[in-house]
Amino acid sequence: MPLRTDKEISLAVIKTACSSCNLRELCLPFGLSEDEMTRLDKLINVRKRIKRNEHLYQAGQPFEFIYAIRSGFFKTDVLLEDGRDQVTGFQMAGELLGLDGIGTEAHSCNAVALEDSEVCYIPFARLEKLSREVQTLQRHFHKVMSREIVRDHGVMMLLGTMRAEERLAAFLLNLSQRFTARGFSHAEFNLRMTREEIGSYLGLKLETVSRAFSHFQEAGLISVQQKHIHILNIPGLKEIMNSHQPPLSAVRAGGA
Amino acid sequence: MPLRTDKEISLAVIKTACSSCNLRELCLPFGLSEDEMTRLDKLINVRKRIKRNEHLYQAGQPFEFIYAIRSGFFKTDVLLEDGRDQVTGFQMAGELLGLDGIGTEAHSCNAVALEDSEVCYIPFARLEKLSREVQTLQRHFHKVMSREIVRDHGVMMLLGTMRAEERLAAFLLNLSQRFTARGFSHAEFNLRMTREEIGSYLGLKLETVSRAFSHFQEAGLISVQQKHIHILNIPGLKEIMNSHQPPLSAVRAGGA
DNA sequence: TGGGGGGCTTGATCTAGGTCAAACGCCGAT
DNA sequence: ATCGGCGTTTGACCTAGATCAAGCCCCCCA
Repeated sequence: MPLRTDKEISLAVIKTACSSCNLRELCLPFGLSEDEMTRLDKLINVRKRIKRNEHLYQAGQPFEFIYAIRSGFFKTDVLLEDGRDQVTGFQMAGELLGLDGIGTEAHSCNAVALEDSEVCYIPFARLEKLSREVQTLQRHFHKVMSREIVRDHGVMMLLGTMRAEERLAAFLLNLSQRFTARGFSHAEFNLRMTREEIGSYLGLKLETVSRAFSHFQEAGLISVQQKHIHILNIPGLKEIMNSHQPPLSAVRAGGA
Repeated sequence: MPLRTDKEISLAVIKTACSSCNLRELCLPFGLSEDEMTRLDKLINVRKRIKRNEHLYQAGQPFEFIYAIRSGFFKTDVLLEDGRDQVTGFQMAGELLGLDGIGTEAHSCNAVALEDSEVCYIPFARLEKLSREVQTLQRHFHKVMSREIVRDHGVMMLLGTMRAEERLAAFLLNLSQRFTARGFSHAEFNLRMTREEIGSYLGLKLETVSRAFSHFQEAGLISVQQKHIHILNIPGLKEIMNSHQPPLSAVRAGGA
């Protein structure tokens, strides 16, 4: 190793190391020993900054890496030829991107940064190799994939059975919970996405999202100032989320 | 090869063996060598018949196996406390069930047989062990999980952006394609599920499903006789599926 | 062989959310 | 500091699909 001039580089390496990353308990290294983590570190040679609105990958591109978000915020979406598109998820620090590409060896959706972000590139072939050698890593990786499936089932439930305000309440609670897990305020945060992107994710139009926000605010459940959200009443939101509103007629009939 | 007296036993073994299963090209053994397949066979000691309406597993049960469908037809669904439920998928021969359980080590949905079925029990811990030793198996298993994620994104797209008839067309085309892959007629088949189950999967009420079937029949795209479906015009269904109907006003305006 | 019941179809009506339109406000670029 | 434009809010109206209701069909079982 050369001298001096590499100070920068070794700092960069340390900075990249999983073992010193404050997301290690959320991210891929979860549950690994020091030694195992070092081996994982060795796979990850590339870390990049992705600017707001830049693509991390696009549908159709050959799959080679999965990506761990070190900082920032992404959305993934699927585009149909006819112009329809569906946001399939929002991802934040410590979460993995790119799992959709394994099956066909090409990405099946687009990943776009919603704010300036930083991403670790994990060469998938090498990750597979290491996870053949490190059982805890293998197990954890399988869990991550499985949880992604379960998460998607949750979204299907949301899209298939919930009303507009239930969906938005579920969305806010989910964000809040994920921010909390990262040590941020559970009650106050800035949305990184537009009303239209929220709507696409929730199967609603942006106007409906906006109206639901306004309604929550009138009800004192949250306060909204453009992208700034302050959650005032979590139990109230939970109630809305679970309020399987039966047809109104049932309420009318039951009212006697 | 043993002789005579083993004939019975080896027949039984052969019957269970992945290597002689006509689904091996669809199922987990895909791409394995003879030798590797034999090692996979050894994991799978249990094969059970599941009667129509019986549960293969239920949400909350501890996760231990993943299941390969040898024959038959299943649905998976998620139930909310408030009574809402969402069918998250229909599974047929050669497909795997139970991947939802890996993440939390407990199943997160229910799997119910929609007809008398036969299922191979694959102990997950042993599958992980083997896939640490057999790269092709590891790779294939990851692909299966990834494809499940991509499939779920497709359903999210369907639920989030498609109209009722587009959804049903997509559903029929998907079934047709999967039956074809299994050597059955792509044009004619019996639905194993009720209109209500289809509706739950597609985020529609059973009446809407029924009306859409009737409409497709009037349009000469299919013929329906209760559960018996005959697809008469696949391109026509594809057109409906992709017909991103813009608001009618746009059509009116464009008409000049 | 006839009765019962679940599943399906069809019609009439209602409504949540989509669509269209207008105006506002915030923010970044000049 | 001002301008322009995107993102958002809000209102008025419309429609796809839900809801409610009735009757039918088919299959299973006695």
